[in-house]
Amino acid sequence: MEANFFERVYAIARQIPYGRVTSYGAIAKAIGTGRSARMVGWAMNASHNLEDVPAHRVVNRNGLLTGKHHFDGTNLMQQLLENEGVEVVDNKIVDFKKLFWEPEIM
DNA sequence: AAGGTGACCGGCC
DNA sequence: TGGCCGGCCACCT
Repeated sequence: MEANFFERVYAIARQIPYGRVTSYGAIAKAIGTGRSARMVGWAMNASHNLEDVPAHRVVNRNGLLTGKHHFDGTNLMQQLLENEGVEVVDNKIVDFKKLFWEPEIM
């Protein structure tokens, strides 16, 4: 396994099913960093260059689109989620608890 | 080489 | 009920 911390985050993010979402903390836990969810967000920032990583499916534990500001427009992230069938209201995912998908630990 | 930052999380006041 | 604070680890300047 490559050691790159980013690669691990990308691997998890790419495993997120269509129409599903997960939280930074869950990914952090999956890769082993656990309490360092901040690193996940940081990694996602770099993932912006990659198209294989659906960063729009990753939100904070609140189900809030905190990272939407990092996308091109202002509502691009929300548009992408809605395009997948995820209902979003005021930058917040509806039924986040239901759509939440827990990544598998490798 | 050291310091600062960050798309977070959890606890405490 | 909501807001503030510290912790955590890797990347950047």
